[in-house]
Amino acid sequence: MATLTEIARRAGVSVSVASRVLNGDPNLRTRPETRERVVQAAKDLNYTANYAGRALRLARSKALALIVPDVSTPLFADLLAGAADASGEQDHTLLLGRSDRVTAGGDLVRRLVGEGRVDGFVLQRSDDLSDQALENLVANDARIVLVASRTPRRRGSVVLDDVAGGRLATEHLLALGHRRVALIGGVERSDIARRREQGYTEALHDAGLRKRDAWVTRLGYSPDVAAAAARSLMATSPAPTAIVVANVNGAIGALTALRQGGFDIPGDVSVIAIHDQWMAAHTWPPLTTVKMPFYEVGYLAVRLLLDQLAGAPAEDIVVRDPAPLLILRESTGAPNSAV
Amino acid sequence: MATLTEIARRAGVSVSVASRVLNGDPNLRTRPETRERVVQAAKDLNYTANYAGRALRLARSKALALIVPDVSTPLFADLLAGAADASGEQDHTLLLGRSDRVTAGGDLVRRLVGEGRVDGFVLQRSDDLSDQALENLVANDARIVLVASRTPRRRGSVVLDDVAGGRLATEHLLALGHRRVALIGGVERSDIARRREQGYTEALHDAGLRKRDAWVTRLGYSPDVAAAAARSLMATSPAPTAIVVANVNGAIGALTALRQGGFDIPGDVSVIAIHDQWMAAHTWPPLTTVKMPFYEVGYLAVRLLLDQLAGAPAEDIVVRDPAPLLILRESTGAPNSAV
DNA sequence: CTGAAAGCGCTTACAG
DNA sequence: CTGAAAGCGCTTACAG
Repeated sequence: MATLTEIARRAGVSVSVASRVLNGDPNLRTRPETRERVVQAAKDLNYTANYAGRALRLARSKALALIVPDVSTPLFADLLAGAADASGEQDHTLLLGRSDRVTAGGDLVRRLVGEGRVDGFVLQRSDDLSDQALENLVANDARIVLVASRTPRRRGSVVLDDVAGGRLATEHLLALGHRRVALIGGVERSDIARRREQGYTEALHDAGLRKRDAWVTRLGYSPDVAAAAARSLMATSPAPTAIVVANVNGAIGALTALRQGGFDIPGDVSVIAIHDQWMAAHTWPPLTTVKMPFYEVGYLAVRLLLDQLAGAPAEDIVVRDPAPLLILRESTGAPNSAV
Repeated sequence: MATLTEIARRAGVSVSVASRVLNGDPNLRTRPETRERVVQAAKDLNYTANYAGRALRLARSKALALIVPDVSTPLFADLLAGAADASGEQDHTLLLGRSDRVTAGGDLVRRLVGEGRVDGFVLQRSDDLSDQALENLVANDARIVLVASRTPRRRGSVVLDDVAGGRLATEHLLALGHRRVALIGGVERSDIARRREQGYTEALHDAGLRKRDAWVTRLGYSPDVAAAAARSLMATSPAPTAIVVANVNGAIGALTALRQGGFDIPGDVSVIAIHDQWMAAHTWPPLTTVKMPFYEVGYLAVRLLLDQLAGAPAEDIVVRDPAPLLILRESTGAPNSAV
C-alpha cells in the first residue's frame, strides 16, 4: 500500500501539501498544476489513506457499529440496509456485532469503543435485558443510540410507531366485523410489546369493545412460543375469531399451530401480523401483515448517532413516516358466524 | 480512555515495561511485584489498548471482514456465527459487509484493505458475477478466502459438500419409490448449482435412471423463480412425481406455487430442499430438507484465512464433517401411483 | 530487571 | 503558495 510520503515524493511536494489536497482542505491555496500532480500521483499509486494513521491522529475512527441480538431474521436486513446507507452517505464504515452474549452487548460496546475501533453504536437491545440493566450498561452515553426499543430514562433512541402498528392491525380485523379479537403479544418487559398492545387496546376501545385478559398472551415472539399461545387462545370459551400477532415470525408459528389444530384460516380464525417479510407471502394461507418502516429506523439511527457525536443533544425519535402499511393477503376475512 | 503512558506513570514504570507485561511478552523478566503494579493500574484505569496505535505500529488491524451478497436469509446467520466464533477464538474482530454493490465487493475489498481496516476477507460471491470477473476482481490474494462458491483457477476457498447434498436429497426420493424425479437448480454459472446437480445426476445414475432435460431447470434460487420453475415442471408430460429443490428458499416458493396449482403434497408431488432453516418447519406441509453445515464453512473459512495470513499456502476445502443430514418432515412420501 | 528512543502514517498549526 | 515539525498511542530492538 502506498503511503502519503510516496505520493508526495512522486508529485514533488511535501507531505503536508499532499495531505491537504487529498483532503480538500479549503484553506489551502495551491497552483492548479500542483494539485493536479498530487491527484495524479495518488491515482497512479492507487492510494487510500491508511486508516490507523488517520484514526490515531484524529482520535476518530470514522466507523460505527450496529449491534443486534438476532441476525437470523429478514427484518434485520432492513435495519442493516438503512444503517449502512446512512453510514455510507456520511463517509463512515459500518460494522456489525451480535449482542447475544452474556452481557447483552455491554462488553462488546466497551471493547470496541475502548479500543477506538468505532466512534459510536446503534444498539438493538435483547428482550432478555431489563430496562434497569440496560441503563446501567450503557448509561447516557452520547456514543450510543438505542433502536427499536427504548427505556424510560435513557436518551437517544429511534423506534417504530408501534402504537400505530398495533392499532392498524386491530382496526383491520374490526372493520371486517370481528368482535372477539385476541392478541399474541411480546414479553412484558419489552416496551415494543407494550406499545403494540396499547395500539390494540386503543382500537378495541374506540370500537366500544373492552380488552379481555383471557384473550391476550404476553409470552414472546418466537414461532414456538406464539404457536403455544395460539393453541391456548383457541381453547378459551368463547374463542376469539381473530388474532393479531405482534410479530411476523410469531405469526408464522401461530399459523402452523392453528392448522395443526384443525382450524380453517380465515374461516375459523383470522390472523394478522405486525411486520412484513417475504415469507409472509409463502405461508398457508398467505399472511396479512402490517409493514413497518424498519429500514428508516436504521437510517435515522445512524443520522442521529452522527449528530450526537457532533455534539447535538440526544433525541428520542418515533418514525411516523412512512406510516404502517396494511398488506392484504389471505389470512384475514369476515367472521364466519356473525354472532 | 486511559493510555499506556498513564498506566506506566501510575505503576511507576516505563511504558516499555507496561506494554510488555500487558502483552505477556515471554522474554520479559520482571519482578512479580512490578508486574502486579502494572496489572493493577490497568485494571484501575479500565485500560484497553488503543487499536489505531497498535495497528499503526504492527501494520495489522486484527480485524477480518465477512462479505456476503445477501444478509436477509437465516442461512447467512449460520455462516456469520461460525466466522464470528473462529475470529473470537483467535482474538480478531469480525466486520460485516454486503457485496450487493455494483462491483460485487471488489470496491469494498479494495477500500477496506487499502485503508488497513481489516487484514483479510471471507467473501461469498454473488451469482451475478462470472468466474472470470471474480478472478479478476480478487486475483490470487492470500488475504481473501472464498466461501460457499469457488472458481476453477482461484486458490483459497471453503465450500459445502454440495455433491453429497444433492445426492442425499435425490436418494431419499428414490428410496421412497420415485422414478420421475425433477430438479429445480440454480443458475448455470454457479458452481454450487453445478455440484448439486452433479449429486442429483449421480444418484439417478446409480439407480439406473437417466437425467431428463425436461425435468431440470436452471433458473435460480429465489422463491419467485423457483415457483415458476415448479409450475413449468408440472406441465411436462409425464410430470415428475418428486422434485428436489436446490435451495430451501426456492423450495418455499415452489411449495406455494404447487399448492396454488392444486397439487397435493406429497400426494401428487414430493418436494425436498437442500439447506435447512427454521421456516422449513412452518411451511405447509412442513418441508423435508437436507441440512448442510454452513456454520462450519464460516468457521473453517476464517481459520484458513488466518493461516494464509500467517503465510500458509492457500487451500481449497470441502466440508465433509458433519455430513449433509436428512431432516424428515411431511413434504415427501411414496408416489401415489406406482407406475 | 528496566528505560530511552525510534518509528508506524497521518494531519495541522506555524513559519516563511 | 509550500514545507518542517510535532505528536496521536503503541511496540520493540537495543542499551545498560
